[in-house]
Amino acid sequence: MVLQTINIGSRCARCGKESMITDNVTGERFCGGCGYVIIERIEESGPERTFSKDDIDNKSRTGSPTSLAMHDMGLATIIGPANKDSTGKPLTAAMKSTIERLRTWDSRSQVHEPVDRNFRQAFSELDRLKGKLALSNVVIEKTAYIYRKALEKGLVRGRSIPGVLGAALYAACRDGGTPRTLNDVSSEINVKRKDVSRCYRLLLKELDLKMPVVDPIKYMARIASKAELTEKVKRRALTILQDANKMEITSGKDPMGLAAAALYLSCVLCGENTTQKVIAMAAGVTEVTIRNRYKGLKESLKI
DNA sequence: TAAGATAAGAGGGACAT
DNA sequence: ATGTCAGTCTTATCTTA
Repeated sequence: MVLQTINIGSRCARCGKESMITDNVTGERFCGGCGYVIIERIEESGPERTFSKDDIDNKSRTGSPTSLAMHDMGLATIIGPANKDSTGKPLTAAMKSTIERLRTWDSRSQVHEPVDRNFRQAFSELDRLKGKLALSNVVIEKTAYIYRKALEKGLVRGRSIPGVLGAALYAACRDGGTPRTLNDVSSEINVKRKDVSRCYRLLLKELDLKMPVVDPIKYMARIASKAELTEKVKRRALTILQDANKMEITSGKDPMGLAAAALYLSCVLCGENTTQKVIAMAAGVTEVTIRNRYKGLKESLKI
């Protein structure tokens, strides 16, 4: 799934935050702060806006879908976002405004109300998490996107909101290469890791998301700074990980464990006196895991 | 005290039934 | 849909240097 957002930062009509997001697939606009969904595409810009030709032509402002041919995975709103008729011709101005009124009604109809409430709850929690986990806006927006899709598919029903939200957040982190573990997320929202994990897998399956495997190197800096390791050790560990990657002994292993073991091995090679325990604590894995990976690395790399 | 070894148990993926 | 199996990680405990 393509998570492409543009025109971030315009003001939400409901909560006032500058966090409107455009979904390039469906062309919908919604608020990353409170979840408010807007289907209009011109009026939303605020009362001070004038309708010059530039504004209408400027695709980056109106959030025109980049690919109308892209299938929507059954998630499109009842009234589609493209201002074109069935033959692909643009609608007349009169028709356009009519359709847009209908879309507005569509988004306000009763069907959306519980969804709406769910959103507010989820997004206020998300706002709290943002600060706690030091997350970027991009990650938050992706989370909002994923969560909204999950909600539309009815995946939240029967599951806890924080659980699914946490899963969406974790997915967003994975997707954006932000090194946050399932443990980080689950401990912050007070949901068992197991549950978040289950929701996460569900999201991957149901929303057809493709997540890259986290590069252990991403975790290295974090562990190294927590355990106060030297620059030299870090560099050495980096080459170890790269070599390990080439030998294909990294698949299926916990990236965090691998990164921790590489750092430990590097410490030993560099003659630094760092215990397994310190690194294990910093990495959030057990000493045993480090030992196992450490052994594997040593054998495979003939050190 | 740090590191290594061993064992039991949980959770999930692959695969067959 | 359900059960089994191999592999991974965690926790706990004991031994070794």
